Amino acid sequence: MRLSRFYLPTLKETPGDAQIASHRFMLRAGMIRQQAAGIYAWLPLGLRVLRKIEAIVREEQERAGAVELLMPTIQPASLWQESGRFEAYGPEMLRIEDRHGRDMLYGPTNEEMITEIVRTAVRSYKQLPLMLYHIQWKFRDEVRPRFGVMRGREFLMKDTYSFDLSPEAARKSYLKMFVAYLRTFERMGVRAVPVRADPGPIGGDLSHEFVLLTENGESEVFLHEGLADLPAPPADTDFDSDLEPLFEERTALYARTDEMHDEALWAEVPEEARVTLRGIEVGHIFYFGTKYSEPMNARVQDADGKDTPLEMGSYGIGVSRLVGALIEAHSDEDGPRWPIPVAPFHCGIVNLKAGNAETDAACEALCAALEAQGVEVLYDDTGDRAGEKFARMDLIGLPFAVTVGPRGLKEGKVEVKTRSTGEKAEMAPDAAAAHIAEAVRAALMVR
RNA sequence: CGGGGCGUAGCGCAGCCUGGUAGCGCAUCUGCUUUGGGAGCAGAGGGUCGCAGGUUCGAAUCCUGCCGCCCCGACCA
Repeated sequence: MRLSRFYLPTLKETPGDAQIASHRFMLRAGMIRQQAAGIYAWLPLGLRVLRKIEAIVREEQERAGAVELLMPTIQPASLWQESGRFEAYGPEMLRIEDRHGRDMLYGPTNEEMITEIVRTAVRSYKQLPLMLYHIQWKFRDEVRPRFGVMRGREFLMKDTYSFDLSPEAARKSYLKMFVAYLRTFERMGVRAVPVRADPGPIGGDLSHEFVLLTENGESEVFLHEGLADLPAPPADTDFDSDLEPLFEERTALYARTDEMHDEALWAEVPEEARVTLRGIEVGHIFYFGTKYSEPMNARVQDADGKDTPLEMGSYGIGVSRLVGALIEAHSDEDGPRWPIPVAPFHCGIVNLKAGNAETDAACEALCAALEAQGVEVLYDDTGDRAGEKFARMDLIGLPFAVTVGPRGLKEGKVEVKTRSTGEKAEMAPDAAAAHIAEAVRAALMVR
């Protein structure tokens, strides 16, 4: 992609209402534009990151056996009246009236709708287990939206719903999602730690938040440091195998956010292993049994021919929130430092003298070589000044930037800058292309 | 929802207290000079001063109401 044909409205100065790093950079790098409090338009650069995150989430959901569908953003109130939540939800739910005076709402979540969808078609235990997910925009009329896309009112979310015959089977579904989540975040270049969350009215141990550990997250996290060092389960993990040992391993050590923090249990953690830091919740999974299937009459017949309400769980990932959260986890004073799997482009090319026959030719050859090897390139072919181009590259945070100028070309060299380390190296264009292509290939390999 | 603050050019801000021709920096456009980390000089364009009332000869400025946005707290994916 040529920058001259792309739409990248960057800002030199920070808009006044952006406080935290991710929000500032997203505005300055031309990723988003605010349209109202907590409501953002996604500009091309931001959208590319959003799509990358979505794709990883989708792949790992499929791997775990979930099947994608798509439910609407607008829902009829009648569904929510069945579950009793239309009255219970409060002002966070955006209520709408259509032209016929019917009560509608912009969905803050989809439990009711998915239950309605499943109850008419799923009549037998033989159709279970079932996991359905979708990635859709949601709206919660937060009293106080803040931190850009991290706490917006409109947000993109992946939510999965599991349906099983028994609590034991539902636990298996829960564990599948648990493993899928560990893998999902790891693939984005971050480690999200599962922490014990409020299980709600059902009780038990089946509710976890996945928290991305950052400098200045929204909540305080207390954990046994051994937990942060555990790598994600590998790609060849068999989701139909017994996942209990894996689950035990990941939940044995203490991990709580401030709201669930238990001083007595915390005291049992060896002092040298206690770590307290901040975190951003990027995923939440929980088992809620028959909370919706009961009132909404979603039942199947079991092997004995007995009508049984479905055992359900739901599993969310804040897709749009992750864009901001990933920046919080990976950035420096100049801008984000995108991990390769979620970077809007893998590599930038800076033509220091656009219009010059040699540099133009070298840049175009480099572009072609990289793109032929599957590297996504943003080629800065503009006539802007060098300093401006460098600053812009840093601001948009592409993992690699290749600088091509007449001076270097005389020596047959270009400069490759690795954004994550700040390291710069001079090499021949061919070598640069090979080096970057290899790094990208390695980073995108799913393990 | 409690407390605080802000709305003036695309962005960042000054002007308001003490009413009198709407300003600065960045960005944009033109020309010249520059060109390896957000250039220099000269010139130009761009504004319902959030909206509506009121006071006044005269309102960005004073008064009232409304709207929007931000920050702290409570709440939340």
